[in-house]
Amino acid sequence: MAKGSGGLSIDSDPIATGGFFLHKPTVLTSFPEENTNPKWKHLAATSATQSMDVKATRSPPSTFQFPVKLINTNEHDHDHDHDPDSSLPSDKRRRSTVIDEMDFFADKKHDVDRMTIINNGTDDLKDSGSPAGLELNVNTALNLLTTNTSSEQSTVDDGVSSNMEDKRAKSELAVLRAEVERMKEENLRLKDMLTHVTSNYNALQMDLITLLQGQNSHHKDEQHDGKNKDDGIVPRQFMDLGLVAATGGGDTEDLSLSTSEGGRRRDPTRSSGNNAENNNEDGTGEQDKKGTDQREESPDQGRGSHKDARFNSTKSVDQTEATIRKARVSVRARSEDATISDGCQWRKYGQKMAKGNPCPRAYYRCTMAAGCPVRKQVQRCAEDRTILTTTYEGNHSHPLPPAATAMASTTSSAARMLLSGSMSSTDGPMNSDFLARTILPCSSSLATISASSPFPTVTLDLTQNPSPLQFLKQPIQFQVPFPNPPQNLATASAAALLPQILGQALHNQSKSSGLQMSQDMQPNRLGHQSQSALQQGQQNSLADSLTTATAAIAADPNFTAALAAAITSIIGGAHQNNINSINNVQTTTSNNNSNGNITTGNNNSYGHNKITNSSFPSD
DNA sequence: CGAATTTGACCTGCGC
DNA sequence: GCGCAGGTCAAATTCG
Repeated sequence: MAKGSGGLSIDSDPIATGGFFLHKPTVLTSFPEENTNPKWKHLAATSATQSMDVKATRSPPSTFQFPVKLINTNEHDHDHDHDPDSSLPSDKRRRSTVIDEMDFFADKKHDVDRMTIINNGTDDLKDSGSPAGLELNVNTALNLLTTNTSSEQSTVDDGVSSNMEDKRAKSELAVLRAEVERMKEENLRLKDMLTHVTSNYNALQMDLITLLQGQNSHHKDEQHDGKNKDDGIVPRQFMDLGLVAATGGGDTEDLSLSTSEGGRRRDPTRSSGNNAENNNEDGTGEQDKKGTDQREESPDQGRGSHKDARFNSTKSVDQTEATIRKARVSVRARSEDATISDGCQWRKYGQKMAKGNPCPRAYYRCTMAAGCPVRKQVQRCAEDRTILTTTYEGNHSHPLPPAATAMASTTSSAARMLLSGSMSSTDGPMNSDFLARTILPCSSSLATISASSPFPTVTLDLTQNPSPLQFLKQPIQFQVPFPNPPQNLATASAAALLPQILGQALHNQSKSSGLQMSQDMQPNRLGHQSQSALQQGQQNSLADSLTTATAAIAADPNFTAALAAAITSIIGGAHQNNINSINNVQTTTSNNNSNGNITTGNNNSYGHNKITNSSFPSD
């Protein structure tokens, strides 16, 4: 086993007990083999292998589904004689129909279905007295009575139809046509809703960025302010690894440093050293050469601006900034492996025994780019050593693979909420319950805010199986017309919304609960929110549903890592143009397993976006 | 031999 | 000032 592969280097270490939970079950069998990184190739193979083990114990749904029942072709599963895929196992046939169902925005889908159900349509019509029956049989009726193909006519028109039957059929047809029209309208409405949700989220995100930038620039001199105005908005995004990467280095990196490293009150010299390290594009080598001298000089250099800011700023702003700097996002997940999968490459630089926990704490540094300030701490839970707690800190200063942006987006959303909450709660302690509910509204147990820890920390608990997971076990459908392509694949669309909906939910709930970003938010920044408020009701309903599903996904670490990776690759392509150029990403649930692994056909230019991690043990 | 991990030493902030 | 704990460094070690 190569150490370089991030193996279980701590053989006697409780952290490194082998195995895997969160990051390995992912199977991306359709990824192009363009990845030249031997580690990732190896890991892809390992993932495929280990996913088989997971399958035996866990069976997440193979589709991410949305509770809108428009067409239920499953009613006809029993009709094997007319099922073109009748030779397939029943589950595969079901998935085949599921794909048709998910594409309920397609205009001509009936043409496919009608051929498979034409012969049993009459019986269904007879039994379809209830509205539910209408829904269930909508295709049948349409197929039976509205089609003009010779083949269908020959099948239906057997020469024994009575006038009574014709009249009844016509009546049914009228009803069903009305129902179809209604559903078309509903589809359009859902499209609009989703468009609003997405655009509103983006707008709110920009609002927050603008706000943060404004607050940040409040501590900077006029020259920097002018620069930022000229250059446009420079996002200051907490743990939003991908987004930060999207904005490039430069100012963003400085901001990230000021938030995560430079301002750490307890470790000014280290952070200053990191500043020097990160400000030098040379990476760690330069800083290593300077050694102690660098540390001695750095306090003035690294802390100067913040020191001045403290003296020149109001108390509230100071507290806010301090909170921003120290915010962390922890992810608790069951893993027998040393680390969880976040898509990044990490190098272990230290290990320490922490008080109160017999398990050592491991320190990792992102090595995907020289000078990347992002670090993480990994420690097993003392009570349950199958639980791994990973704490992220800092912003990546480089583009990330889709697998990494997944975790980044998730933690980003949590961090944003923490940020938002802390900014508005400077007069009092944070309401941890509220924030927990906000981050994962369907289950407050999934997210907690630690007010006692030295740093404000959002903990996303993926170790519990909340009730919403039951939600995914139901054979319901999901398709969302994502405003940005690709949007045709249900799972991809749903998955792509995971971080966004999470973020949207954060904002929605924060607003509805009176948790405002800042009292001095400028009116023009609220423009999007005012507009969005008009659609709040609709959006909330949809957002709630999606957020529930999001939480359910997040509750299953196996599924989360796999799905979120594919997901965020789409988001990255849609919203983070300068991160990855992702085209024609196709993410579908695997038809060959039921363990939640995803099969992804990916033609994008980011050929190595297999879910992997250099910290994976090579076994 | 290069890359990554290991691990003891070191630094810093905080509480007493 | 001292001790503790958290965090980091860097030489030594390991491994393919």
